[in-house]
Amino acid sequence: MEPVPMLLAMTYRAMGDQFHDRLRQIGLEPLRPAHGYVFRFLKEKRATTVDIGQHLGVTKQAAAKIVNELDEWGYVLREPHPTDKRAQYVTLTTKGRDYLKFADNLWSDLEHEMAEAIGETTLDTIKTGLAEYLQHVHGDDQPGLRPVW
Amino acid sequence: MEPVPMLLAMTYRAMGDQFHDRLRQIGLEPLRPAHGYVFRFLKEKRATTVDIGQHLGVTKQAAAKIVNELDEWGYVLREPHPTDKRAQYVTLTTKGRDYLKFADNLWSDLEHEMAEAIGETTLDTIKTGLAEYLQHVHGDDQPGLRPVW
DNA sequence: GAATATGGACAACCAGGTTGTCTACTAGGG
DNA sequence: CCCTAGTAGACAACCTGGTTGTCCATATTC
Repeated sequence: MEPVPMLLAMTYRAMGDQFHDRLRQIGLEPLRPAHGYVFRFLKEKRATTVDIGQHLGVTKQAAAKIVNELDEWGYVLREPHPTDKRAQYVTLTTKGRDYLKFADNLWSDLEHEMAEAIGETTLDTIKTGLAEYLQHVHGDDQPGLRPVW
Repeated sequence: MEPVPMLLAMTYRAMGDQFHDRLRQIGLEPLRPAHGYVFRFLKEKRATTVDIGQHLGVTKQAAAKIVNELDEWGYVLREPHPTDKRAQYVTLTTKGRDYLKFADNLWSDLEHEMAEAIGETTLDTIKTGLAEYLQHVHGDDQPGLRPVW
């Protein structure tokens, strides 16, 4: 059996490829994974560019580039931070929320298909198992999201 | 619960980071993941640069760069292909095999610790579950190994 | 109020891929 | 047997998506 990291990488890529293909098939502009993760992050909490970089596991400069793109494309906008005059909150526009909603449906389809392929309980074990491992390794401060290659 | 791909990416990165840290801690030069995957691939079968690229999920040119590095560092060498005068087999040197052996031990340590953290049966379910999913999605032609970010 | 730390912008750089092209060789029909 | 189409590998140009380094303005701490 392949070592665990290889299985993780291959599965990650397999799912990502499918996601990407279907998105294009439907005609929706396929953003990069990072963009999607930013959307998901922003839905949960108000965040600055620095926060985003930390969440993704990249430098703030790299995060700034991503935010700039999303801004240009109309998915997010910046608004002044209420108390800190240096900082800006990045927030989702309606377009951004719509994209996220669509992508979420697609992901849920894919996950459902995975459940059909390997069984619901197996999938559930995988999810909770990985989550538990992450909790065990990193405690509450999450590791970077980006899988360094 | 986080969506599956995020869990995969985070776990992949978490394990990779630990691997990298320990390797450095011990004083061994930490190669990139790609190099390790090449070693593991070459242990299994004789392969050309093109084969390697396919296995990694990158172009042959990218694979050639990696092979060049490994050659310069003394981990692999090229030998003429017995029947095809264009091609070359890339093979592990002793240094390469030693590195692989060492890395394999380290991986097995990490996997063992994972088993302790989440339970052996859970880990087993994860491995077979992911393998089954990959089989279901891709049949026998493997997806690229590189997790596209 | 001085020293230190932080968010964000800008610039230079770099690593690790890609595409494109070329040559030598291989393989598969007419 | 030759002609055509395909392939391994080398080389070069380029691109993307990150990095480091620096700066300014503002916050925080003592």
